[in-house]
Amino acid sequence: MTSSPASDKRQHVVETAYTLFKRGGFHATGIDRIIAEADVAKMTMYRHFPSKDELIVEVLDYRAMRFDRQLDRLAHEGITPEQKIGKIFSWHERWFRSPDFHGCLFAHALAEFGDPRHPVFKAAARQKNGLKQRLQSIIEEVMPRGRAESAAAVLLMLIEGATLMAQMGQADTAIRDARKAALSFVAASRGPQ
Amino acid sequence: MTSSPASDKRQHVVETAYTLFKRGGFHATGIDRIIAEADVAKMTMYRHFPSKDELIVEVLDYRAMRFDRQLDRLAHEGITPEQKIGKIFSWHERWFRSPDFHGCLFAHALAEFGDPRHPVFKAAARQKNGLKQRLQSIIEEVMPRGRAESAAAVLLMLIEGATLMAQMGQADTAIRDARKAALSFVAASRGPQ
DNA sequence: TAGATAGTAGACAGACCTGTCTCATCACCT
DNA sequence: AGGTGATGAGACAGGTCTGTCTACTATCTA
Repeated sequence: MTSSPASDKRQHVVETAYTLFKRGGFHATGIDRIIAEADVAKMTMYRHFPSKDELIVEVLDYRAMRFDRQLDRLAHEGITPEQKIGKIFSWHERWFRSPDFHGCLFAHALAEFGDPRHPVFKAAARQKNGLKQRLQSIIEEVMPRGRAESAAAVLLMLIEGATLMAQMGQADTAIRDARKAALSFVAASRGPQ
Repeated sequence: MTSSPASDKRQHVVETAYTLFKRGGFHATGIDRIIAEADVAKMTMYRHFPSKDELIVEVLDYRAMRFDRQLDRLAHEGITPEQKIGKIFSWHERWFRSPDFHGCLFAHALAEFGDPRHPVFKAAARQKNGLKQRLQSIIEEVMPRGRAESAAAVLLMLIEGATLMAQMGQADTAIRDARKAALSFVAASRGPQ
């Protein structure tokens, strides 16, 4: 059973598609372009993915999984919630500065597939909700659940907003201001009342 | 010179295109669909707009202008900056609840036209930067310019983030949390240090 | 050795895309 | 009445899209 080389091609298509979708958007990136860039026959792609939409879902799930693993490792580090939040913002800072940063693929997916019943929309929403849940878990260590839920929403909004501003070329100020606001908001939610 | 009916057709195309782009995205919405829905001949559209891209820019500029007018009126109201911010969040709250809310068209434009040199990208970025500028003007009444710039960025990020969460069906909690965070952040930036 | 599995190359269908062109029509103004 | 300009209806070109099909090859396995 040559399961390894088989998965290799499949994975290679996913990763190539990721790069192209990120750069050019979902609708504007055609199948032909993907298979050409991945150097793979069309039938190879269609054997692994029944349709373009399902390839997109796969790409999103793959990226979500990678990010989730990072959050997993973070969760088990023996540092304070504030430090964890700080680390997440540092990740984003580095991401924003990377050579071909083009904004958040999940946000773009929500933009291009506006129907909430569409599988692509669902996959993107899944990631965002997952991140929110992670943030909530982190700050639940220092505040009650009710307040943590609201605070997590605020953190997520700051992150999403910063990502958008970064896409408009204001990465540095955006991440700095967002981090400051996030930490001061957590501090405020932590202490009183 | 029948300038009025001529502009009518043109404006009607812009507004129809707006509705369709909002609902279905830019690439996924074809010219044929737009002219069918607007009940207008194809040549009528192409006489007014040299290309689809320029129609998109026109749609964005039109919506940006409408929003800007609203902000203009707000600027001249004799209320506190905090009340102005509160009003802007109330507008968003109502918007999020409107029957066919599909997220921010400008953010979607940034997602679909990722090239910063593309006219559509520029038009969308223009609107976001304009809004940020407006927010900054509002809070400059109660804090020095330097701090106001950062605070305006934070407010914008919260608004953008809330819009994204609203698109995922969490409109109510998103706008509530964002407003609370925004006002508490302004309060913190206003007073000390 | 025979078969299963995965991949390659490319033609192909059918739909849709943007943008152009032609010709008829209609309203308005002089 | 005649001229002018905006519009309507639709054919058309040339390209691109997704997804299917066939025929061929390589590799691993029973």
